[in-house]
Amino acid sequence: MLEERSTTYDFHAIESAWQERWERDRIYLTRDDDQRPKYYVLEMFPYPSGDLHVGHAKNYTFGDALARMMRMQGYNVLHPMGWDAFGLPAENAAIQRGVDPDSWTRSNIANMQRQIRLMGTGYDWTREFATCDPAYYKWNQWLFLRMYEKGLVYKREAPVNWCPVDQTVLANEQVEGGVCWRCGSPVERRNLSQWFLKITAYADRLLQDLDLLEGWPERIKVMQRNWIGRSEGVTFSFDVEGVADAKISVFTTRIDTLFGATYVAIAAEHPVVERLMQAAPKKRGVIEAFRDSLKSKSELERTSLMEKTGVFTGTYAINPLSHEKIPIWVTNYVLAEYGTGAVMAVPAHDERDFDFAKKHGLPIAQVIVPPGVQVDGPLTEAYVEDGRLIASGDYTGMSSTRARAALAQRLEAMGIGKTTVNYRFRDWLISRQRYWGTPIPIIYCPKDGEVPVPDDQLPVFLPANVPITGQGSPLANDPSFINTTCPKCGGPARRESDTMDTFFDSSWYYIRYIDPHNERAPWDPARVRPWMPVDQYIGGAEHAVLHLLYARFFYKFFIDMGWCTGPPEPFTRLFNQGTLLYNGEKMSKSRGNVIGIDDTVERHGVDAMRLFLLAAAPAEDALPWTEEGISGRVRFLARVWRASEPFFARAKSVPLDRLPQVDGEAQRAIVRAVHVALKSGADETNTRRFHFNTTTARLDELVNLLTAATRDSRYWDDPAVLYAIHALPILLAPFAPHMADELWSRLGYATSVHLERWIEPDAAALAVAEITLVVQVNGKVRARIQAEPGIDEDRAFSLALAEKNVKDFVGEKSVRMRVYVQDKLLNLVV
RNA sequence: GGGCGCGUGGCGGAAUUGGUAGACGCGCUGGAUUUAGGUUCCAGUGGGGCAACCCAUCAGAGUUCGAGUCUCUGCGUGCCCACCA
Repeated sequence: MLEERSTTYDFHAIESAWQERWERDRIYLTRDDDQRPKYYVLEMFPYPSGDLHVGHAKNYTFGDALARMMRMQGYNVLHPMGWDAFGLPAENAAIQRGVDPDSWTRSNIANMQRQIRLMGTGYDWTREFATCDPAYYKWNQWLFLRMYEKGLVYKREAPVNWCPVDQTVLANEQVEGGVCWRCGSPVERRNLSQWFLKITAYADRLLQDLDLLEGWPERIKVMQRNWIGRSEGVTFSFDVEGVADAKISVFTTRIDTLFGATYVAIAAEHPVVERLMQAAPKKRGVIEAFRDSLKSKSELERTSLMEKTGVFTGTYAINPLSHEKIPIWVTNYVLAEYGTGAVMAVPAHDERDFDFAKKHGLPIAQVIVPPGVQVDGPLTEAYVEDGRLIASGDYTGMSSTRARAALAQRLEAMGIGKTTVNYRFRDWLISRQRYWGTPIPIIYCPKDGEVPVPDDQLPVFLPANVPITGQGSPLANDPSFINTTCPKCGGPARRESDTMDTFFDSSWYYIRYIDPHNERAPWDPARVRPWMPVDQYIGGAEHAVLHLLYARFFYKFFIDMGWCTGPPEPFTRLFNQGTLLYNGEKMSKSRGNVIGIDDTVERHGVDAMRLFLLAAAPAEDALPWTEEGISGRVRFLARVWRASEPFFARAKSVPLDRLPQVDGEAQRAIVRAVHVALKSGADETNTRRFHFNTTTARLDELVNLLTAATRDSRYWDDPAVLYAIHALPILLAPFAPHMADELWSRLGYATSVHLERWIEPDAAALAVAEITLVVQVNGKVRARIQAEPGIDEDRAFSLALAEKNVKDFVGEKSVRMRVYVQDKLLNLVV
């Protein structure tokens, strides 16, 4: 008997009504005094750049579904949101369009906040903050000063990365392939006096503690390891022939190749070059010309596609063990910033040295041979593996491993070398010659020098109404900001005009959410203790060596200060979102292929958008956006509505904490489908796999069953159907929260479905009356037999042999072996 | 060049511990309902064959009673680092 349906699912009305009601009833507020176990889930906070597109929606939807799922699993969930609000785009808008960075940022925040709410996300907005709030950046300054006191902040003149377009220096982590990470222009190298954070002091802990991070993608850990780039070796020095006061210190991981060193290569910027030119003045001209030719090239040109070139200095180093005289060359391929800026060049056993030696006619002396191999003529390429030493004086015959230990000891005993550890990464340069950031709280006094701003004078406010022209640092050009008095002597002094890298702001924001309104400290350790670390952090892989490394560094500092306690890592698990693709490319504003959230919600509704983003693929995978795909989810929601509708007017209480009394296989199948879906959601959550695409597939199966059943009004009082219809809003709650609450309320429940618990999957409901036993002959499926669960092997065997197809394939042959997997499979080997 | 992943229908994907390959959705085909359909519902949809069956998870080999899953080789593809001594 088919019934006319009277209403349709009006998602516009329903979605906005529920969002208002959740807001009014404050159902997503998180309290500290909650007895349930805590769960802190956090998405990397966004930069307020303007409009959100559905690519952003993918991230927030996933985090929201995960948070809702954990809440329904009985956790006290902390799920906050805020704004990484300092940064260049605001300032560029000021330069280009004359708008005030603060108002530009605030209006973007307002719009993005509206859009994030529009997605039906369940954040605790009472904890919201923006890093450009003085109430927040005051604590940036305070943390900076504590680091300053501990010697973790220092100012130093060094060759640094300068972006000529953004008119500021950059950290090494912000130079990607020789170009600026923001604007893509080639980065230049300049010698400037800048503020650094001593992240290298934490190198070993940052490296070692990666092993604790079992819940992090291996790929991210590998990237961090490579970035930190620890290598063990020996640092020793060469004497320079005839120049008693010039020693050239080199670092090598292959001291076993020492007897094969045929020249010394040094960076053009190396300070010893000046001394060498004095010793061999005839060479000054060519060396200076060479150095200048490098200076005029950008970092990009210097590091990529560049041939190895160099000039002989006219001076010689003395090999400390063989006492051989080897030429010293200035080259373009030795980096001034790594190691000592000079290397012992061993062409036979290093590819770069081999290339260089070939090109410049330098000798190639083989001193390592593969184990069990005799020297058989000159090398055609560098042999870089370990082996056995030859032509190495007392060390000939040793293995590389033994020789490394022996030579290190020898050089140490001679007082010219020692075992050292080198890191590839550098201290973190945090000065920025820009306006829209946290002012660095330092004052320069002609009498007292560098003076930190006292705590009681914090924050150093970022002044408003400063002209921003793109020419020079805006703060440096603002006399009312720059001119101040010395906190020590009271005399006239100048403020530091640089602001902090915004990655400083994002290195501790996850703690501030726990105690967001604290005016006396960045946070109260007692309040933070129960919440940290973040249980699940969610964000893109692009921050692998930026934010994620910096935040780990800060957290270790906090632990050392006693401000945080417990495990040494801030993010227990890390989930990398996959990108959203459109027309085969990553959806992004810069590519101009974005689909807006407002438009999508207007046309299809929030729940349909959310379901599509969750159902189409696992969250870590890249996902192509399709209009057809979202239409499919609109149809799904319409089916849910149609199946549930007959029950709205007939609301009756259905206990969900126990299974309904049902008979008949069709009824049991419906109850089973409910519990299969419940189990899928619970499993994905409990294993922290969060592949909700499989859970939504189970919901499709359930709704397909219900669609068929509820078309016939005779089933409207069926206990299995009633049970399923009442369980459905709970199943939908994490994924389609508006539909879920609307159904729940129409079924007669007064409180929000989002305050309900996920129903525990029930083994009895999941049990099947009959199993399908697969019968294989020699590993190929030949029959499927229906049998009672728990069937024993002998009985399965006799049933199998009764199957015609099995008989045909066994034939005259005898069964040599049987493999039986309980309730699943029987394999007969003949 | 080095490191780390990944290759399953027309498409997104499922198969969590080696045990029915292709769940679920999209698309497509046919049918029903409708004045109409860009609605809804039903059925079909990896390839071959009339059929019994055979073939099929990038290609090839191996381990195993049994391989999408484990091992090796090759190919393709993606990401990260790219002179780090």
